Amino acid sequence: MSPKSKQQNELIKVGRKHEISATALKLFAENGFQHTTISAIAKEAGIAKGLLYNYYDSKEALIKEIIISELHQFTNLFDSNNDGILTAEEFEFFIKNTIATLKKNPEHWKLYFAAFLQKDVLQILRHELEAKLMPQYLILIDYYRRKGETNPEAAALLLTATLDGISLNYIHAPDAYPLEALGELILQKFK
Amino acid sequence: MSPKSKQQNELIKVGRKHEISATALKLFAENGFQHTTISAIAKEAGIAKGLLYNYYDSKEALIKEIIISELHQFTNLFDSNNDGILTAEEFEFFIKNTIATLKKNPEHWKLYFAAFLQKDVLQILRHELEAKLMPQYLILIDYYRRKGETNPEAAALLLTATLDGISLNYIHAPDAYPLEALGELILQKFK
Amino acid sequence: MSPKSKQQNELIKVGRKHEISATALKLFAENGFQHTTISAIAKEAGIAKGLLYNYYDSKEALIKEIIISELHQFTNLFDSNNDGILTAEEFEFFIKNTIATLKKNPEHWKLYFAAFLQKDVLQILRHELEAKLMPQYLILIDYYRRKGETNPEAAALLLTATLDGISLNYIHAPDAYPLEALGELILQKFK
Amino acid sequence: MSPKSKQQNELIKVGRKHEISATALKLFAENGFQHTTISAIAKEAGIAKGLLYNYYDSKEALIKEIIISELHQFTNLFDSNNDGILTAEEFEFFIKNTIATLKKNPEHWKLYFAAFLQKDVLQILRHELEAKLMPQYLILIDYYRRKGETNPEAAALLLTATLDGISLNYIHAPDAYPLEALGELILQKFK
DNA sequence: CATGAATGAGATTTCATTCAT
DNA sequence: TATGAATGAAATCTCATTCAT
Repeated sequence: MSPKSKQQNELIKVGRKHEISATALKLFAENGFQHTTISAIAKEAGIAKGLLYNYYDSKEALIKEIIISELHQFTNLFDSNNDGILTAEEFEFFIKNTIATLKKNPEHWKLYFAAFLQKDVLQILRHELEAKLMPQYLILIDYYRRKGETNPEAAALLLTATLDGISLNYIHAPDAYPLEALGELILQKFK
Repeated sequence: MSPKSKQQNELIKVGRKHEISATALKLFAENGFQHTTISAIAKEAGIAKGLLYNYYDSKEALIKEIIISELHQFTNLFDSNNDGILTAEEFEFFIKNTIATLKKNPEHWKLYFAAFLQKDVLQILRHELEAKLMPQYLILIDYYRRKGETNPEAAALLLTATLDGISLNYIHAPDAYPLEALGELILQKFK
Repeated sequence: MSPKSKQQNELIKVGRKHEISATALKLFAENGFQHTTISAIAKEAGIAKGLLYNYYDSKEALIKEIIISELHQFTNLFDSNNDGILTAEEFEFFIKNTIATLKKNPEHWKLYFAAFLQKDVLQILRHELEAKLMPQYLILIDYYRRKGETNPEAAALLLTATLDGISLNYIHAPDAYPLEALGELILQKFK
Repeated sequence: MSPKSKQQNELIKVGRKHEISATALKLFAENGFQHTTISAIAKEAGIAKGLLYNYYDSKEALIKEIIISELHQFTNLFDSNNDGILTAEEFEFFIKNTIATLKKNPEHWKLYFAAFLQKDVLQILRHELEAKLMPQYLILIDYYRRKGETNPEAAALLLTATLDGISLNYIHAPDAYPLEALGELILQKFK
């Protein structure tokens, strides 16, 4: 008799939205952005096409929201509450942790990288990303300075680039890639 | 008024084909795969749409040929005297040349990386890619083995990953990125 | 906590219905039929979409009811004492009242004219319209016959057409249009 | 062997465009804007839907271009090359000519009126329309001034409105409407 | 009576590809 | 070889209407 309560509706909406984005994410990872249609997403999510537009204004908006939300999660990985001084021990932990994270969900990382190459998406998040990553970067520079590196900035950038490159290569052929061995080697060369 | 000779026609054909791929590359880099239409490529190249199909069987084929050709240019940098043995000198030359190539046309590389993340594109290129890169990979492994590395395979992969990572980072902010300094550092750590 | 009486419910219903039609009228006038959605009407009226369908069977029905009701208001202006005989005094009153009505809400009339040009809307209203307007048309003819006009039918049609034309012109530029002066002139020429 | 010449293509294009707009015009008149779909226009014109978009950017653009082009034709009816003095004889000719024009193509006039009620379309042509109609209006005012009317501006506006109103009424029921009789009456009352 | 999430038919639009010339 | 009008399949998007609650 009576309509659904506001809380009920809110629950439904949040659930649906998450359902849609999860489905879309899955299909993007499976088939790529280009070949993932709204129809396919709706079908896979078990809803009518039209409903999707109750939650996202357009396909473009859907893709962007998903990527942005993924990148948000990504940037949160780098939130640290340490004292600003990186010890050799912490360095080792950082590297191993990065590798473990990578191993846990390669598909997500593929999306991150795809996102990095989407000009407009990146634009939106650039400031946020920089704000998140800058402290880490500064700590790394300090680490290398204390170690007596001639060009600590370059050293920090090199480590970052190496980790990016490993990630990129790993997500392409997760099964065959010797992540751990590379982790060891990084510690040898970069610690 | 005499008909063009076969050689002349061949020349025109090769030139035309290059013109098309260069135009396509430019537009892909500017607007992304998705938003670059065959019409736009033909218009920008100053030819009719139909003619494009005399040179490339499909849009897919066009994209793939461009990427392969990019890759070709890159792989040719390696092991300049082709004797299968990489000397320290050649190694240095390879690194420096890679960096110079990167600097010369970041847009090309952006395309390359974007393609790398397009599942289907990669799938078809994988064999070709492997065939191209494998010899060089083997040469690198051999290089590190001769240098006495414990895990020469990992060392080769790490170098590759680092170069990829640098490329990826560089194409995002070409102006501020200290490519040369990183090149020096690579030589220090990886030669 | 006692349930609402039948009369109360009836009052709410009538009020609600009027609220909806007023809102719809406003939005139709602002954005045109085509670009006014049921959702927008419901939102603007502060009710749920579903409730609107308790009052009107369809969007078409809503539009038609609005137009008919507009027309109703208009036709009631005519032949104020309903005796079937139009006096010169009543004629003057009719003209002045028409002009006053026009001035009061140009948007209503814009809708009315727009509707007039929508084939299907008109089709359905034609009978109803004729039934409403015919008596008044006959009264006008009678008026002109008594005045000794050679072609009283044409005279009646001409007056009708003139009033329509004035309305049409007025709603386009209400501010600059000398409605009153035209009213005077009509009385001079048509009374 | 050789492609179509530029002139040939130009001919095809102009012909097609005219074909499309004529078909659209016909269907608009038959079914109204609202109920005329791009599919229906394409089908009736015997072409693929897609082709329509080679000639018009969108349905909206198609509709507007047609209306604007119709209105252009309409404004051209009012191009006069007379001496600025309207004689009683010329007045009579003007009225009769207007009525004859109306009779020749009621469907077009219906579109004109529909156009007048499309806010944005009118906006585009307002200046042009005013420029075309103003001279006529001034000549009419002068005509009534010379005749000793107290308010010649109002008299001119009233005539204009009356003609508009007649047109509006006529296009609704062309068969039964006594156009000629009304023409005579106008001459009686307005000359 | 009241809600608004959900439907689904149908509209518009895009664009790689073909083909008559 | 070269053209670009034309195709048509498939995509995105809209919105009046329904219905479980």
